[in-house]
Amino acid sequence: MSSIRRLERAFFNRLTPDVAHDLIGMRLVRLDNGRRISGVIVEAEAYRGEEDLGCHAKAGLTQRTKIMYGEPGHAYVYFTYGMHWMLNFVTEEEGFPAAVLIRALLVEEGVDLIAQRRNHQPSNLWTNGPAKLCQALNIDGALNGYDLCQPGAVLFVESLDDGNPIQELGVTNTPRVGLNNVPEPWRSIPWRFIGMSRSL
DNA sequence: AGCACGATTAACT
DNA sequence: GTTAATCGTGCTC
Repeated sequence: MSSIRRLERAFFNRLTPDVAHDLIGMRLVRLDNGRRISGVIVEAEAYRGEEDLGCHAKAGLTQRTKIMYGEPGHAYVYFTYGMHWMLNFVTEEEGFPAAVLIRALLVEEGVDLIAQRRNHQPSNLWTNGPAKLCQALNIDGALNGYDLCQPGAVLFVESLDDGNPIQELGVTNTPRVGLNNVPEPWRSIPWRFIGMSRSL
């Protein structure tokens, strides 16, 4: 019988593709007015360094990218397409810009709140995209820079106490999504990780 | 100061 | 399959 614990900063202070891979099957938890909204992470992408031309850090240290240069284990939440928020976790040692984009969840807790926030769409469309899961979990720019590893955090990731994922999933990887104007090799580098149910 | 575009989504034909 | 929505960011002038 194992118990649940929150991921510590050391988990995030590692090579970014490894962190993205290992986040598959972990549970993302949002405390919204004391209520848990959560889901198992089933898709994530790695963005790593100023050399990665798919990564925002290609622009260097700016007002927007400074969070990625900071301490690992913080949230990097950015706004795009004039309407969407995206959730990332900062990775690797402080000073090196990198993050993992959370792209999809399997909803576990807070179904009623999510249905409401997602405008009562079909449940399979609730959190199957990076902007959708931010809407579902009430995540926006107010959480940019937020420390997921602080005591009493309202946003964090859970694992089993042995460090294993909450849900064991087979993990496949592919090129990242939405980088059609990004030069090779960055457009095709297989840094998108997808969890697949073993029992089909 | 102006501009092109974006780690997307929902609603179309 | 296509496209509008909508605005912050970074780049150029």
